[in-house]
Amino acid sequence: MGMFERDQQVFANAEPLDDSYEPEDIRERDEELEKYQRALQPIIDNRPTSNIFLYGKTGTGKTVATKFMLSHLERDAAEYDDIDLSTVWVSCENLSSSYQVAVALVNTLRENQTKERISTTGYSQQRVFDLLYEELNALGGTVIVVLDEIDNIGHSDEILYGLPRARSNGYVEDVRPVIIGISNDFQFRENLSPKVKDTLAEKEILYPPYDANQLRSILEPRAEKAFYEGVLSGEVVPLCAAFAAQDTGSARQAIRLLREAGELAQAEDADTVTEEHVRDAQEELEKNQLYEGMQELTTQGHAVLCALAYHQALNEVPIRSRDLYERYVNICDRLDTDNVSERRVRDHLSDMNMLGLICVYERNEGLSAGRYHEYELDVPLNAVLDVLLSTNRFEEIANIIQSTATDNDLLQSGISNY
DNA sequence: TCTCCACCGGAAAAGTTGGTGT
DNA sequence: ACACCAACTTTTCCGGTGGAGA
Repeated sequence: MGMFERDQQVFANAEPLDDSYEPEDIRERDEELEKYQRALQPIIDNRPTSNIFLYGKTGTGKTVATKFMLSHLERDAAEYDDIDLSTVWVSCENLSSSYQVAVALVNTLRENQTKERISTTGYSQQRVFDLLYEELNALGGTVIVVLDEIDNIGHSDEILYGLPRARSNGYVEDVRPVIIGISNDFQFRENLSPKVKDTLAEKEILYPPYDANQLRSILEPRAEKAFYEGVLSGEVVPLCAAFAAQDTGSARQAIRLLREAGELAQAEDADTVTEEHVRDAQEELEKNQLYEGMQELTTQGHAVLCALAYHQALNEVPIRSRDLYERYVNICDRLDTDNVSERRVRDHLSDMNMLGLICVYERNEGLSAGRYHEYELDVPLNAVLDVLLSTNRFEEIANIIQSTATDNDLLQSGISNY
């Protein structure tokens, strides 16, 4: 018998379960699409067009809807000789300022030209904006600028001021920029500077989270395409929809869950995907998320986590921050690493709390001991040690911690959903 | 009800890194 | 070689907080 044998196949075509899959029709968003279409209509009519902002959490269909609308718009605009339409799409996922967005726009616009790409630092902001206006001028006509995940720029919103006013300020001629902003953060507009807030003419479209029924309706056609007939037991799709609806209301999450369930079933050579597979998939995905979160911490983050793990192994948890800091400094000394300030360690702890790796308790003992926080692992000590053991720098100390916690219960400890 | 502990966490300053242009 | 630029990280500084004990 060979080491690799073909598994029982449950997937007919896994593509519809891929993040990048673009469905040919968009479900459960009729109202939003209608609004969207009305907002874009002026482009076809050669009328002034407002900027458009879409608000909604991840996985609520904002990006998919935009891709869908723009491809229709482009196709239809081509029918009219007097419409000169182009689009630029920039994901601001890793861009934290207007400056970087401007750089990314310039580079995207230059993609198909021989001109060189520009670097992400070094120029003054005005310089980059000038380069951007230059590229826009070269394009001419209506230019739709899609800024996906625009909330990443935070308070640095100059681009939202400069771009819409490029023409009235005389930086560009014969170019009408239309901004489509996509934001995961409902508060984003509130946090804009007053100057931008009251001059940015815009249409807003809200994308609320999906409920379980909507998710089911989104999953069904994809599931039908992705799996062989009869492979999915009846409760699988509803359960994926229910889990995702309870948690985030994100279609992406529901789809990932469905795919993971399918992969688990396939791996164990099952001929049907069952409710149990979905539950296992849910657990698996959560576990992966925590594991990745731990691995992506910086060295300093690992040192702090290591200090907490040490106390967990000694069963001295929850532990207040100043004692934890002492242990952390100790570990840094031993590793011959520089240590950071107490304030900075508080930041690392708060990051880890966000990731769900640790839990924080507020204590207040009044005038005898004041207010402080206490910390404890929220994942099993074993899992933390796994990560630390695979990191060269922490291997040795992780071994020491492991031998400290001889008691098996301690290794499992950490209030766990892991 | 008032006080006061101890540190939380926001904000600003300072230091680093990796770039441009002259 | 030098001044300048922006992003990030870390340090410095310090006002604010909420409940036990007076």
